[in-house]
Amino acid sequence: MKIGIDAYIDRCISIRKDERTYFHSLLAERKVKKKEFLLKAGEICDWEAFVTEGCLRVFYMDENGSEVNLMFATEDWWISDLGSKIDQRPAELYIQALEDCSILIIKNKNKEELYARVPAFERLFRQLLERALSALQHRFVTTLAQSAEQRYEDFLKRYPDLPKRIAQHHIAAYLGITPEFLSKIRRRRVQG
Amino acid sequence: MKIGIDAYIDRCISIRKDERTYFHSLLAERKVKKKEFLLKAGEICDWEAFVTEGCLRVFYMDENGSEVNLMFATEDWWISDLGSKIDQRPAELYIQALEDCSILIIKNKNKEELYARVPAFERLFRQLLERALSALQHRFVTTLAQSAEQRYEDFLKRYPDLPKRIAQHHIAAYLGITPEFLSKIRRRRVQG
DNA sequence: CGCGACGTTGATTTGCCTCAACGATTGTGG
DNA sequence: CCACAATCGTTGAGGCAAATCAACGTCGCG
Repeated sequence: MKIGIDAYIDRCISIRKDERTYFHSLLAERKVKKKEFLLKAGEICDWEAFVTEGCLRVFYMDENGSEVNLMFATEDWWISDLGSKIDQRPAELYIQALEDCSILIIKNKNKEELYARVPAFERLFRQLLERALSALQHRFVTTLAQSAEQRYEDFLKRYPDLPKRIAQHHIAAYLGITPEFLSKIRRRRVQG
Repeated sequence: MKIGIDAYIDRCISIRKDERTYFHSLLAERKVKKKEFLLKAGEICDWEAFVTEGCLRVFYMDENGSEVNLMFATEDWWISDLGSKIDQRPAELYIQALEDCSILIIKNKNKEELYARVPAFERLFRQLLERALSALQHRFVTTLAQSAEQRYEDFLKRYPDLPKRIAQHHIAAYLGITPEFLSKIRRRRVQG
């Protein structure tokens, strides 16, 4: 049997049939209904998840209750709270479904075992992390250097399909601005 | 021979003596004078460097010439432009010495060979990347959620020794604010 | 010694936020 | 299937955090 995640794996590394079977045995499928939380701040996160269907958001909430969206995860994205996962301390992030989702969950313990038994996966995730870090570095410096309007333009260019799936105010929380201000940016764009 | 980087390695993985010797053979020592650039935007970055002495900054410069400091790297930090390194495209970051520095450079080709011959290093860097990504995620969301004054407090708490080594205006560029505004924050702090 | 880089201060401006109000859309229970 | 509530996007008035611009004293370095 070949499932959705295999195409993703094959793009990066090559593994034997028995290794793939073993890998599959470590994954647990799970459905997440729209608005349901996969993780809440304060919980311990002992897993990572691969999105096969749907869309989730990873966000931070400050003491006043205002939210910042760290990322949107659609098909083929991995999600977790890394800080919580690494040191087994309370999560500082929330993960919530924006649509009905299908995900594959791998527990820490199984992932460690996977690394030991099939070292190619250590390579896969090392490369994944390099790209994720590089992308976040880019986002960080441009967020500090550019205006909200420029950031919105960049967002549309980089993720042209997301606005169809995601509410406006979530995009605002991704850009680090209020929904009201995003609305005003959008008006300026169409008018001139 | 045991050099500075070994203590760092030993904290994460255990390797044999011959593996350590081999690892050393892949490193090239280099001195970087204060204000000298190790990398400029537009160049191709085909290496990573480990700081054994001194302090450098990694920064982004936008089209208007204003700078954002992505990180300060002191003893035991790794630095590179990951985006450029991964895809061999022009760097978008600058790396510049803030003090006279000693660094150890490992070229991409050698690093790939190292991963193949001593898989423990792939584990080392995978873990390093996980921590770096988690830390930057934290910094990103708190930067968007908090005021400049709160960010400055957090910076002082997390890096109490850095202000002694680094000019004020570089800290401002790290926080994403102007030197003038950091000066005003500091006045408010001491006065009340 | 003299110059340039640095930190500070003040006046003014601006990008974005807050709060409040309003239609439009969505969703939901009866 | 409808009625109503809740959520969402928009608009405007006013406010605040931080930027900009300009001026000045100090320090370190050539």
